Amino acid sequence: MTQELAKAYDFRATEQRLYKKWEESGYFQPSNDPRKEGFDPSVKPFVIAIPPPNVTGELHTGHAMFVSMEDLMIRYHRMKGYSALWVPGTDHAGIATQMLVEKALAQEGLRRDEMGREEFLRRTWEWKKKYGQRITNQIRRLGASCDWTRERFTLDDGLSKAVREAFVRLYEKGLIYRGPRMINWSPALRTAVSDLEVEYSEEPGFLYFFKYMLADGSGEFIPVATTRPETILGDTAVAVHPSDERYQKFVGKKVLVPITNRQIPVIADEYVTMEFGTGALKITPAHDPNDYAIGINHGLEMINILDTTAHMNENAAPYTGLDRFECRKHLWEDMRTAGLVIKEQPYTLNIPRSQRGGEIVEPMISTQWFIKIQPLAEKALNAVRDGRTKIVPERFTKIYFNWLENIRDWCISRQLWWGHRIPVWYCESCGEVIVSREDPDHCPKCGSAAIHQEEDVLDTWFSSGLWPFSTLGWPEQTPDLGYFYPTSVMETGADILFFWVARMMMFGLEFTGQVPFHTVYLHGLILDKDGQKMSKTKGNVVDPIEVMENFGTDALRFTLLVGSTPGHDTNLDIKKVEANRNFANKVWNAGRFILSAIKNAPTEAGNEPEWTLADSWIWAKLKGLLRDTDRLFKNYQYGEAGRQIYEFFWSDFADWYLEIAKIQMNEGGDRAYYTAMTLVRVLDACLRLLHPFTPFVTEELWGYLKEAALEKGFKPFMSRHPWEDMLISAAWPEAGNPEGWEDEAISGFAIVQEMVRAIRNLRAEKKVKPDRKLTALISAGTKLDILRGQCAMIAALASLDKDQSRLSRKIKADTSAYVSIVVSGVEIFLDMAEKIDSAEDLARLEKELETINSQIERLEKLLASDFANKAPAPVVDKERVKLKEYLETREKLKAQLG
RNA sequence: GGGCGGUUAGCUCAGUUGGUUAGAGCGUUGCGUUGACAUCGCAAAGGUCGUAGGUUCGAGUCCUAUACCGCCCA
Repeated sequence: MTQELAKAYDFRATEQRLYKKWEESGYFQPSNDPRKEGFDPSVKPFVIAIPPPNVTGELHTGHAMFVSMEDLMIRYHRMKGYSALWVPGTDHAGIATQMLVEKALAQEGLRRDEMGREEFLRRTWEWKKKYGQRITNQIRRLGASCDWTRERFTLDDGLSKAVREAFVRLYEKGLIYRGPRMINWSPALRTAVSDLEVEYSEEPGFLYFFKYMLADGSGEFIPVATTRPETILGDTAVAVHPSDERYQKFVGKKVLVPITNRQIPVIADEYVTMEFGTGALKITPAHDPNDYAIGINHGLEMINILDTTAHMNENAAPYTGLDRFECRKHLWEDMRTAGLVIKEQPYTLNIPRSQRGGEIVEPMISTQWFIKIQPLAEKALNAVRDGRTKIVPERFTKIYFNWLENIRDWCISRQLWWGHRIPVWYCESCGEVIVSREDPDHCPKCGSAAIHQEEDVLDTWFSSGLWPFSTLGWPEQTPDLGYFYPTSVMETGADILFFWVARMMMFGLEFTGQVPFHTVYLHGLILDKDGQKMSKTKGNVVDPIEVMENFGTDALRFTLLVGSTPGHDTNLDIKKVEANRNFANKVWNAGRFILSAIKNAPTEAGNEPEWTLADSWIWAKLKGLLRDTDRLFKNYQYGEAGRQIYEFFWSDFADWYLEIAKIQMNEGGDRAYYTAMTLVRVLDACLRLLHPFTPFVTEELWGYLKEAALEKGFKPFMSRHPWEDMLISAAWPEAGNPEGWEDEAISGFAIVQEMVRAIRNLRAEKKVKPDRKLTALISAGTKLDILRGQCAMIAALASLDKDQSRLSRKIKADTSAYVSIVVSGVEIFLDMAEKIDSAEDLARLEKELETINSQIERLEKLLASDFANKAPAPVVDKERVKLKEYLETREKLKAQLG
């Protein structure tokens, strides 16, 4: 029994129900599963590891983008017959989560230092348990067909084991070391951060000029400029260019550090730019990366003047305890008093800020853990160079190379508590450093039980780097790992190419010997409708949940998928979402009509089918669409594929074929039967094509379609196959080869369309009431054979009086009282009282003739040129046919005018 | 300083082996509502494809230069 469908597609009543059904029926699990009986290793898998969102995060448009895109890929390949697996999971996001929990604790008046590591971690896990499902539920809401039975979390036992194994292996290979190096320090978070986590912003500031007095009491000085006066306290040299005549005489002498009067040397180094500032550079090796390099070269002392919160330490006496910016003010004033200040000059600074908190990051020397990255980077480079992994769009390949070729050692330790604690123990008795897969309880060297573990945890990206294989069970050789690894596509944002993709490549190759994925597909940022980055301060953030609530998930997905091209940023305009909600509704209503057509169709046909021009046309167009979308899908041109499907569905199928189907259904009998059959098969194919884009409306409608079709014995698009259980697992429609009749059907129908449009156009121009049927006399000329069977259709589509109208090769009746149009070489004479102003009609026809003439002129010129000799024959023929058509039309126009 | 992307209709954008007077959505204008859909239909207006050269029978598409906007790296 078919129930009455709602007049508009009701996504609210549909989405959650279908999602639940898909998941409960096991469709999200791979069709060929090494964990289950009957596993066939010869079936090709298609695997995506989800870019794990922050476990405590909330859905934003970036998530919506990658979920839509990956779900599209997964659903497409599932329908293509691959054993599709999308591994979901979340990331512990060390810094972000720790900040969040600390903030929440602060509300209770608690501080993590006071509660201690263990208690803090307990509270953080509690937090994770409470909010950890939020993001995954939001991802479900987007229709994500992930295999939730395989969901992972970067801090779960298996992945922690993987992290530990990876660390130990790298350490044993000598690729991990610990030592004091210049790193970026976040004073707010009190941890080291990697180079990638620092952003530079141009901000107004000052260049401060002051005197470095010679220590010999001569009263001479070297003028020096700095942007950061407080670092003067950590200066251990003044450097000048060796060939700078102004300062050569000072090289080798000593100068006095202002206020503290510490003596430091004047050195010569070619690094100094003579033209910048005063040409003399103060050197603070412990607080500037460039000065650090000079300090190493010259063996300078390194004086750290800051504590972990960027307050001045005891080395900065008498400013100890002051905040760095307070110190700057005080010191500068004291220097002014001491007569050491020359001037201040406005200057634009390049300020390093933490990507997280936004506070100014301090370059500092700190003892941290590093990965010697060169050997890993080499492997990652080679894998892309030799094509084992392909990056889409290709231009990112160069960016990837450039980064890896200039890579610096990766600081992997973080002074946080939430994360994978570094598996290193120190023996308090003999100083042995123990790196172990299992927690040790004594020193293996001296046997002492007085050992303690490293306090630091690992950078979150360390565990993310293992994600494509750790989620499949590595380091265990699990059946999943054996079958599903390497994964197929890594789909993610172009902005984390370095952070994540490059690191997965390095780790994948290092630990598994294989690339982690054969393709990297990068999408751009999601911006607001004006192309601005979304931000809370600007107030232009689009909340995907809200969008889904208002317009449905399919509308949001379709907007993101169709509105984007690989690697390019996408502007998300809510008006587009609205338009796509309308599309979902259009599909729904076309479906409603087709369901009623099926119901009204005869139960069986009496004879073999006699296809109409319209039947052949829509079928030919569909086959063309299938071929095009197939090509586009293979080239990752999903957006373009979606646009073409949209275009076909709305402009060809709904606007034309459905209207014609109404006429053909009214004929009854076999005509109605075969029309219904065509409707079923074209709709079926469209729903299959659309399913990866808009899974909900297509699944829902397809269920009704299948039910109705089965009642009448109609087969699906690929008639040899039976109807599948659900659309999600249905076969992808294949185009098949052209059979030779297609082009003719398309060009023939194009004439009909042009005629109908011309008549409608004229009616609109003449303001003929829509319900008034006009009589048309049509001289079809050479098109008679094509048009012979199409009269009823043209009449219906153009509101003609079917009984009075006539079609022949050449109309013999007197047409002088008719309004005429010529299109595609076909003359149409319309009987309308509006022909009161024959001058107006004459003008219209003359204008028409004029354009035709210019076309003919253009084509004749073209065909007389080298074009005819050098262009490929089919291209030339196409133009010849056009010319012939125009000539025909011109003859008729001339006859009418003359 | 180096690299990348963009510049196409009023707005936001498509246009991937170069094929011959450029497409969509939104917006605008006119007409239209008794059965698929007003979340709609029909019709229309609207573009020298940033600029200047070049290659080619043919350039929005390829090459060179240049302007402006944006991003990445240093």
